[in-house]
Amino acid sequence: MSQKIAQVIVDVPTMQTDKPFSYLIPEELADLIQIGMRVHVPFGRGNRLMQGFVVGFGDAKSQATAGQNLKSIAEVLDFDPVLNAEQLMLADAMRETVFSYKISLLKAMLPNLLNSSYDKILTTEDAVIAQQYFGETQALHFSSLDEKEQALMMKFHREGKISVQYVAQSKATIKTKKRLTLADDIKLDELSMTARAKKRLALQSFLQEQHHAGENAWDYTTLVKLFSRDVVKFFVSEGVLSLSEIEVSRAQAYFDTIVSDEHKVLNAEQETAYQAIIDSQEKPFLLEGVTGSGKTEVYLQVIAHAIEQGKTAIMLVPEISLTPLMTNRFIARFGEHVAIMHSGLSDGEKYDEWRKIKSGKAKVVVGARSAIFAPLDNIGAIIIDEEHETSYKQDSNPRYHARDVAIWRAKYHGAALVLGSATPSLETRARAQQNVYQILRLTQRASAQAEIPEVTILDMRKHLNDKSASFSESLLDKISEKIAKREQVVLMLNRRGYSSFIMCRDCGFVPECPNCDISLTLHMDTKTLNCHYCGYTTGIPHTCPNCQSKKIRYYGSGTQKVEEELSELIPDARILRMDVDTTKKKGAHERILSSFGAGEADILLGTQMIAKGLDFPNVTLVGVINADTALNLPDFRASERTFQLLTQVAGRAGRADKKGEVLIQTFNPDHYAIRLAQAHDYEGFYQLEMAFRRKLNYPPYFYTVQLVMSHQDEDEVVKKSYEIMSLLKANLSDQARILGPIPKPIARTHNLYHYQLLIKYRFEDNLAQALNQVLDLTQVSDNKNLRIVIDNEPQNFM
DNA sequence: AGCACGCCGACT
DNA sequence: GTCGGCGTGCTC
Repeated sequence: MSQKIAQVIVDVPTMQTDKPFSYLIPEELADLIQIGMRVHVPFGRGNRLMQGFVVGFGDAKSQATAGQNLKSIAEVLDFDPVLNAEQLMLADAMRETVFSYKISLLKAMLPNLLNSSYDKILTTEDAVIAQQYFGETQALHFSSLDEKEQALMMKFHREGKISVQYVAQSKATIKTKKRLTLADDIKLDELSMTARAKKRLALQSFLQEQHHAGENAWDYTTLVKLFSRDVVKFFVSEGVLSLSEIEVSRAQAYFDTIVSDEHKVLNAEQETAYQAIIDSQEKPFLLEGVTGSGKTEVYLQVIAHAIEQGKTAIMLVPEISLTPLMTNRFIARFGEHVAIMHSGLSDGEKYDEWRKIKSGKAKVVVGARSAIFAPLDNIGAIIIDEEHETSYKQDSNPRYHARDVAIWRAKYHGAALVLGSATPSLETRARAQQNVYQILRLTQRASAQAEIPEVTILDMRKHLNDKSASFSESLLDKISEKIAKREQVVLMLNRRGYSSFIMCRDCGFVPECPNCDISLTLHMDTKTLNCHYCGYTTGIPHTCPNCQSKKIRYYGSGTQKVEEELSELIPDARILRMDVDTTKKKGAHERILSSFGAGEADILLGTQMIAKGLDFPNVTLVGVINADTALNLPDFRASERTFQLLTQVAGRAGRADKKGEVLIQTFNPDHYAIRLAQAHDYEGFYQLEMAFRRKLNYPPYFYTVQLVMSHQDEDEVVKKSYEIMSLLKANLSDQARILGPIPKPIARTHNLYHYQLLIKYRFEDNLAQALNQVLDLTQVSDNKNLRIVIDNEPQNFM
């Protein structure tokens, strides 16, 4: 008789184990086991228990397993599959483009709590050891021991003095609360108590009163607090009340305070966009709308339409935009059909939101990147707001881009996909040009009075201020003027590119790489300027190559320093600082914003995070302290990022009836990214930047793949990097360009040296195969300590 | 990853 | 001679 076997992907992320393993299904589990469930299986020589996912079935007669001694599944962890057929197919599809192990992809789709934790339980027959190390207890948990004890126990184990039992435990728990229901109201009235039992009598009359008012169930903890545990227990033991546990969701508090909200009337442009989106799901839409043009209202109505059709929807927003202000709009419109996936939630809360989605209770999922995996059925709409944000690409394994997953899922479900932005990524905008996406435009601000703010560029070379390195006189005067009028100011400090480049203070010249048109990065350790793309290296000049001035400065400045400077220059200004340091604590972000909104400060000083979606009617001045820093990063997207950021922050000024002003301080007043942001000219920027990308063979004209090699020994990693480059060259066509190998901007971390290669290509049939060969290299014993990361379409080069 | 097997140096 | 160091290879 042939027994059924299961194909299991085990929780060991390595190349050699990246395939299904076959396990016998014990008789008693045969009926309940399904594809997509989690199991515990014995793995390896030690038969240690390991979590795995069932991805298929087969039978023991098949060729692959014939004559093998198969092990059996130890335990099934789920009553229902945690992964559905769509997710398993999606994982297969993602493996083609995301160079990651299948187990990592599957785990990325589930809340953390569904990953088992592993431990070993030690027991002993040896009386001496028992007395000395075990004390009162029968068994020890290996993980609770310190390193020395662990080593000692392993020694005892080798000597056969203690036995080891492997355990794997699912961490998922369902939060419950105790509830009391009235079991017998006649008994309640007849309950006999002496007059001395005051508390019992009090509870009796309380219950009678409530019962007459129509109440039949009470929260256990509340009653215990009101009376006492013993009194409540007495009623339970008498059979008057019965105790039960009901499930509660950990993340429901936010529904209490929200006032519900109705559709707003769409203007003509919004209406056209909305109709186009609900009419056809043939291709994705790019919704290009200026700040304040009412993209969100279009999203809300598209989602409402999907729900009316009995479908569901996913709304992705960047992590930093996922504020209560933002999510409340969705809750106000869709009530408790909304699930919020937020990094601020605890693992338990995330698990509860996931279960709410899985059970079908949630129809709309609002969340950051990973919410794209939400296990919704029958999706009618997927929306990605601020589509250009790089945070949609995960920068650790598995390195997937939420936009790509969205495209796949929208196709699978026949759902409408909307990519929205005021400043679309060049990749997306170019696809719209190619008619892969359909472009929809919103050109007017939704509220008629809100005018587009006037943007002034301050040339810092002419506005050098003796009193301050960060502020020009013009900006300081403007700030004082606004404060005097009791209006508010937002100041943005661009912290990207901290201290990593040099610039001439007289002419604004920044040295660039002769091969790559990218600014050189300052390396203080080697006293050189390096190009992070092609590896070009030169010394630090003592005089400016452009104007021969000696005023060469190293650049970089922190918010804290700027805040100190500002409070010295304008002593009576009340300043709120918002950056990574002041927003570390949970809720700090909201606290700062609501305090500023309440007028408790005159100036909000912050980093990039203040550029996103704030809407304060009293803000009439936005100042950008250093527009340049991001421009000088060794990244071909530097101009694009700068343009996007400036456009976004400029949108923060003058959101209501007061006209807004924007002041941008820069040493590169003629740079096109700054000029075109000033003119609010996205299309102009797109055309110009595309020309550069074409000339230099960068995306969207070329695709990119980055390889990062890491090793403890620098000579070794250089040697291996060149070997890998030759391997790639041999396998790819002449059209592919390979840049590098060069050291990463941060060349050594965790005691490892990192080198990178960048492949630019248009059509390479052999690319995947060549990259797999590179991965195979890590399996050769000679390369034991070499780590290789393959990043398809990298977004960041730091 | 993590465990067993196995082949070499420093101790009884 | 043997204990235990960690390099090598495998896990249904």
